[in-house]
Amino acid sequence: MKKQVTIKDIAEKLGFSVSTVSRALKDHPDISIKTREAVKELAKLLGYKPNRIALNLKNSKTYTIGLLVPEIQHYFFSTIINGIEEVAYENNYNVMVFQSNESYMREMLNIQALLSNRVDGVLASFAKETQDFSHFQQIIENEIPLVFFDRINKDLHADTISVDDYHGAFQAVSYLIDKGCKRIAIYSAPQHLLIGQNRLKGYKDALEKHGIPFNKDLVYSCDTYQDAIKISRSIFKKKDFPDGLFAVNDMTALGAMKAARNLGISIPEDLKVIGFENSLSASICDPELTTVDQFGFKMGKNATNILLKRIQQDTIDYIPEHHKIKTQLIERGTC
Amino acid sequence: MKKQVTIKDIAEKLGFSVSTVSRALKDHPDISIKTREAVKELAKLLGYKPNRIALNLKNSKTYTIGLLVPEIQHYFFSTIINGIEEVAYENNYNVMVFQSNESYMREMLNIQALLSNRVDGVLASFAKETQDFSHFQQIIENEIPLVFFDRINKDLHADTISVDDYHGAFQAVSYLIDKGCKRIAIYSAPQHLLIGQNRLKGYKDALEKHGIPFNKDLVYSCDTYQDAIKISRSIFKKKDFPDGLFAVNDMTALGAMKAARNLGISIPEDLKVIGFENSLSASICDPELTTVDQFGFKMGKNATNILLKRIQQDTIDYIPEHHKIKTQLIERGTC
DNA sequence: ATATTCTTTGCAAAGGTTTTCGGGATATGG
DNA sequence: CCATATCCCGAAAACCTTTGCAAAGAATAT
Repeated sequence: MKKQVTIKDIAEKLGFSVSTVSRALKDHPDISIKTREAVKELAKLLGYKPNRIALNLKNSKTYTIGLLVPEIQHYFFSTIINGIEEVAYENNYNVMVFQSNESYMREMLNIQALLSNRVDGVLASFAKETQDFSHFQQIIENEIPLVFFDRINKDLHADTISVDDYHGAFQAVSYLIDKGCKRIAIYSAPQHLLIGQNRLKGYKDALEKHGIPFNKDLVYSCDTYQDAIKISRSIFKKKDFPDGLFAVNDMTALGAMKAARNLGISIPEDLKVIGFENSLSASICDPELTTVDQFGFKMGKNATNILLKRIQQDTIDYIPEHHKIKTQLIERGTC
Repeated sequence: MKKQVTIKDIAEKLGFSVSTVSRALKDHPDISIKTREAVKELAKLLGYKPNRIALNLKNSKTYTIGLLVPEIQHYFFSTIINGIEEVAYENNYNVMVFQSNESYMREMLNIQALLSNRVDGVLASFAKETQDFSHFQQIIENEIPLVFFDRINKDLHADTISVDDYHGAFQAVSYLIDKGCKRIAIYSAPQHLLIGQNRLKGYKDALEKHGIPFNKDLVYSCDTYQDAIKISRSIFKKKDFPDGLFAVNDMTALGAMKAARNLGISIPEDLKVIGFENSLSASICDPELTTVDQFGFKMGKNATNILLKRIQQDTIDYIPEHHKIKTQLIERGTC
């Protein structure tokens, strides 16, 4: 690797000391205009760029935030990353990405990497597998600000920002009921995730409010496209299949739609479907999917703003905030 | 920010010098077993983690690769990033992401950030706007290995890896012809991008091979969902609208399908459509989209492997390789 | 007892930058 | 001519780790 030009090179060529060059470069008043200009000119000529690593070491600050995400490829997460990168860019921060692939082991190793890279702060959304949080605790013990997004844990000293799952679910299910559904199924995330709990609660409360008894046989654990196709196929073959479906995310809803189509069930006549996410696919399919927008981009931006605030505060002595992003029902053709 | 425990702390507590501690930690044979164990024990107790930044400075090596991408959110790119992260993770490298948002200005600034962060290598896919490549030249002048993926430029001293656009286009258009299409439109990327050129060439050659005259009125510049809807609407309203469409990517194809559906044109009877990408949406829509798989994940992996090879070679003295990823036609319902 | 070798440890420099402290030179005021 | 202020600049420490070289002490050989 080629040696970069340093402040020392400039100093030697000009016969000044490194301190003078350093000061000249940053317009320190102690330096005479003549030398300042000379230094700057040579610096430009030589293509001098301050060595960020040296600065990092000196200031023990890296202007880098670590990002831990289950799967980059997932539309919702890539939207969030987009928002994160946006704010980071505006504030001259860099982002280092790690994906856990939903694996607890890998998540732990990722955190170690984050730590040894001395990132200034961490944005994290943990894996579905994760039940033990000591690795996140480690981040906190190192006094590195941590913000959870989407998949959150309020028991740690960390800010959180998540979708208002309860409200979104309540809204969605109420909408289905308004449209005349009597037997509404829910495809839900695992119950050890807050997402799963809150959505189920919203679902239940909406039913209750409208005087529909809760039926636990209509609750399915299912959160991927493939699963949705498989499960839906078996459900829709029954005589008394549901007339409404609230799905944990768009892909699941779309899987169900596909299964329904294959079985000759027409949407929205025989079955009304509502998703959660408002992904690109939701407006592409036919009929277009009614869904709940989660505003991933906004979540990414907000999360990063909170994190940067914490980094600037420079103290661990704060009370974590817990934000919720209001969802919005997008009415389209599946209801 | 809390002060991390350093080698010096351990040394002072134990009454050794820092050099001894350093050597003990890395099992240097010069150190007696007794002190080695003592050092290691205390290190563990104190939760010592080597300061990567100090190492970076000393070795002028960061174990970080810089990634420049137009849009993280785009499915194809997020697939590639997935592959990149995969290989980087396996090799203990970190990846720093930057997105240009298709802006030339931002791309330049991103490159500056990459440079000042002293990344060990760069993976890049440039913005559509980009016509001048001096900022990439700058990377090369700093003797930092550079690998272009997807959107490539063979004029620079950089390895490239891209989709075999020519072959994919040829294959796709031939397939349309086999299915009986006579008037095949192409929605193409801008012609200053190699992608645009190669696909158009594949399109032309396929026509020629089958004895169909090339008609430049069937070539449209269009590469987003919104554009596709707009352009398609005007095209499909004409009496002599095409009977086949080869689209630059899946979203464009899906936009066209949506427009066709609204105008009562049935697919694949009146119009056959083929996409390029094999995104998730392609298998969700109805009918399912026949498309050309680009194997983004594989591209990401390969690109990273090449880059790591260059980094390890530790010399700028190599002849750049130009790889092509073979595409695969995925037959589904739109043809 | 002296010379030699081996084992174990410490010193110091290097990597690039910032910053505190202080010093030399010039100018100003008396 | 002396004291003081002003203006420029340099030395050195600090951030943390690695490593070549030197040195101290012990053990062995002569």
